[in-house]
Amino acid sequence: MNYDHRTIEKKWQEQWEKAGLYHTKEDISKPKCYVLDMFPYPSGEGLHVGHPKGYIATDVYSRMKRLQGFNVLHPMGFDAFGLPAENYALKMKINPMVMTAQNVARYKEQLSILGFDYDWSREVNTTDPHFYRWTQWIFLKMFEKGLAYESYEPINWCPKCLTGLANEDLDGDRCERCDTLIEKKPMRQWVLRITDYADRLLTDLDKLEWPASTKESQRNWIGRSEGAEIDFLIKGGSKKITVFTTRPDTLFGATYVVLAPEHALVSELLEEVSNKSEVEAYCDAVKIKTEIERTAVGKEKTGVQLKGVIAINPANNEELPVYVADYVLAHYGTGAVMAVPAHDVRDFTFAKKYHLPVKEVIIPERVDKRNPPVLGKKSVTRENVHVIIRNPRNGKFLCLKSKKYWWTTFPMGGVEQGESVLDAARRELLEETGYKNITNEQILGGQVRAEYFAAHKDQNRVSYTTAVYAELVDEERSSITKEEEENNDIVWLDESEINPVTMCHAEMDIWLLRLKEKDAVHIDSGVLINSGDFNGLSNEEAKKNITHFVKGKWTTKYRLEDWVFSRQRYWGEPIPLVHCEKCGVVAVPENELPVVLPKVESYEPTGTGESPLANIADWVNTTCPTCSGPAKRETNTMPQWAGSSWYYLRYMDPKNDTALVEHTKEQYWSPVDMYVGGAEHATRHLIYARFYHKFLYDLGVVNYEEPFNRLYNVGLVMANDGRKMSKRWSNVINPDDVVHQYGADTMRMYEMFMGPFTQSVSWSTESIIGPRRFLERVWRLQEKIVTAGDTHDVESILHKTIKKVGEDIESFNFNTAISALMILVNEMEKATVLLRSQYETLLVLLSPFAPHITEELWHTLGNAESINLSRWPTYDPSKTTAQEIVIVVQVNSKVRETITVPLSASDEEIQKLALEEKMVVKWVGGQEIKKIIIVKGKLINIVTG
RNA sequence: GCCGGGAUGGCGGAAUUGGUAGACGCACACGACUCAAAAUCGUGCGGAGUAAUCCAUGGGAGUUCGAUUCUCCCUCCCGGCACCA
Repeated sequence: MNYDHRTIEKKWQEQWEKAGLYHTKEDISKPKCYVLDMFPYPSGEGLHVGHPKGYIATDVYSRMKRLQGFNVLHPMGFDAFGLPAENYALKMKINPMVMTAQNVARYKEQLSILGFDYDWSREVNTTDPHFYRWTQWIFLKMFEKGLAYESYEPINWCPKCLTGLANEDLDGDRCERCDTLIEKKPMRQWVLRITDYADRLLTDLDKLEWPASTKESQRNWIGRSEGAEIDFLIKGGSKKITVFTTRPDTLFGATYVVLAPEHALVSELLEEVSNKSEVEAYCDAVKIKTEIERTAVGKEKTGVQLKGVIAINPANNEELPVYVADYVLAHYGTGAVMAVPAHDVRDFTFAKKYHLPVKEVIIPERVDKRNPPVLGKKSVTRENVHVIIRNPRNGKFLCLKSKKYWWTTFPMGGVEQGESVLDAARRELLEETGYKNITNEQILGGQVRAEYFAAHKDQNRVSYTTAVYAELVDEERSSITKEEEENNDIVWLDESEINPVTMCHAEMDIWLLRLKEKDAVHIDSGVLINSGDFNGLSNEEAKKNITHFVKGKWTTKYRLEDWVFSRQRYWGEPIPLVHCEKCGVVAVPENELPVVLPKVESYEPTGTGESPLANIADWVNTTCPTCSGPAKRETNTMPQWAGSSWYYLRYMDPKNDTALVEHTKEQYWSPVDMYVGGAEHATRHLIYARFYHKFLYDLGVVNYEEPFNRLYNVGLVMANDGRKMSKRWSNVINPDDVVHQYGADTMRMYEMFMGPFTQSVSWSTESIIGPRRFLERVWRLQEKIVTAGDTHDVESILHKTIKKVGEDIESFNFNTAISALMILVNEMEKATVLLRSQYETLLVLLSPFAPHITEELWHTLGNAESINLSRWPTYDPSKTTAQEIVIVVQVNSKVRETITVPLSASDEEIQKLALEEKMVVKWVGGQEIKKIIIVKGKLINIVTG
């Protein structure tokens, strides 16, 4: 009989369904394994072959786990509230309730033909009132705890979708759904205080077995930084500007203060400034810019001084001008910064443009590694100058090569009392080299502190050195002293020779950097100067000390902002609150949940800041739960991400009418052991869900702090042409067609074999034939079974394969697991004897990937029970290594021969055998053997002289 | 700019406490079976060379008996963040 996938697959899918094979019950006698897919958002377009890839992986994983004796929970459901469905419904003029039901039915049909082991009795749907009752319940709990609050701050508004959006819903400065430019619009909205959890969301990432890239995305999104809040008093009044800075160590270098245009103080100070209309005009102009227009890197900086307003630097009482500039963001830190142009690139650019002073307070520090300070020697502090002279005609640099010592230096020396750095440079140049005429003199940044041992003076030096760069005009020289001549040779070195190896200056790397970029701003660590009592301190120490000195507050700030949670749209969970004139905002009592989304004729968004629900009088008008007076329902709805933030808990107890999830069930199943889905959810769904979970943990609803223990991101399946599969490019491959032509088992195997699971790969209509051929060979192999014989051929490879397939599925390396199965089948075909038990082992190993064909063959062999109820084979470690091993023989690290030796062969025996080999004799060629390296079980390398 | 990940035959990809580079599959070529084709089976398949052998894992250095694997520098690709003070 031939392999006919169509009858086989249909038959077994029906039988499994009938037998209730995948019904999961709590069973404390078994270890549990909760395997979860990110549930789909059913669109009108149906599935393409890329969508099931992750589902196949979890199916393979869960089937193996079940065979290994785990009580497996592998559920499926649908996420259907929100903008995508609603926009599509509007376009097609179908009510989203009707449309969602159709789409879900279509998805289930497409999923069912792939033979997944989902327990459909636990299906959830976020738009089902029985489900969203609990989505609303969680919101009420947050409201109760003060984590949900009403705000009127300007938010992201999409003028096409006519709704406010969260920061996470943007793609740059555009609506992620419709690509429309986002506006900032002040409006009433509900916001969740996710920032209260920022720190835990960040630190608990360490516990998770997640891809590095996903964790990194979350870290970036949360964006934690530590720093100080410092008050700058405004001269002649009681007002103050509180700035946030991560660099309080640079406080003495602050030369002006900047407020964001939206900062409350700007309007407060308006009456005191002499250029009121200029300031107002600037702030108005900023308002109409988008966030991206304002914040693009490299954008020309603009700003206006608040004339007449003076801030006092609390460190040294210096009087500083105050500016309004849109390079400072209102929503980060305190919306105000102290500007330190010497140590911040942005402040530097601004200072240059508006001619503000630059004051250096941190200088780099170097210890000469080749010439380190010697313990116990006298230490002398000096101010130095290094003179870097370039000859523009040949690009060479003037250097001194010591006749007595090993070193090469630039002309250099001390700066004398009252002498300027430039004068010192000219003097040293003349004294040491005699060169007279230089031009374009330039000081290369600020000083550098260095410590070294000056052998010629037998003392340790701490030097503060400035580099002066200049170009040589001509060769005119005066004579130099005999002493100087005896000390050094004058040499001209090529640019490539001016490096930290040739030159002995410890500051060399810094000079090179500054030669390349003469305007470089020193933003790195170093030692304090010009900072009063703090001079000489390392900047890391100074951070805390200076903060303390000016009575600043050490704090932590986050890039993450609170979650804008309301949408002015129809298709979402109604927010379960009412507005009462007397009592204000009142929660709907828990026993009145759910607040059901009413069926309506028209659900077009209004654009007024109210949702379409506002127009449904008999729904909106209600009574106040507290005073029974007239009240109106909250008409904003929840965002798409509300239901998906906790749905995984509901699978544990999907029908519970009295609790979100029963305690014992939650304790048994939590956390999700394996979670699989798209990488695009790194900063939205996965942050929201972790936030919800932590909140529920604090509430005592769940017993574990993190929802998802292991996570894998499924790589995309691209079309043949390398583009994304889309109707737009008409390159979509439909899974139904593939299943019809090749069978579900072939499609499952192909998707797992295509390449590494997490990597994106192009679908190949050619390559899919490989897995199909493989299954046909497995099919034909049944004819080879004999009842007895020498099993020696297959036994070792079989045990190796058991080990490999188990380990590879566990680590999601499905492609190599399948490769191992293919190798096993190749060997079974070649072997003289194949026993039924061996063949059965192959079937069990293969069954997670190809459940239908293996079930059929399993029954053909006479087994009465499903292969799903059999046991995953165990391997005998002693059988995973062959009795004879191949040893590679190398001569001077080149492979010259291989020898086969018994596993038990000693090093001496291997060495003896190897040295007798013809090729070895040839390549050694009578040379002396210097050493012989033997790697156990792998190779021998004979090294000659 | 900062951070994370990556680059291996015609193609998808194997190979990690450093030890035969190219497993497995696709495509391709030749052969068997066939009147013929398909399917199937067998053989070959990184490059150069009749061969011995040499060269080859994005490029360049280094460590080592030995480097796809470790270190340094560079190029390109993908992802996150980005005027976040």
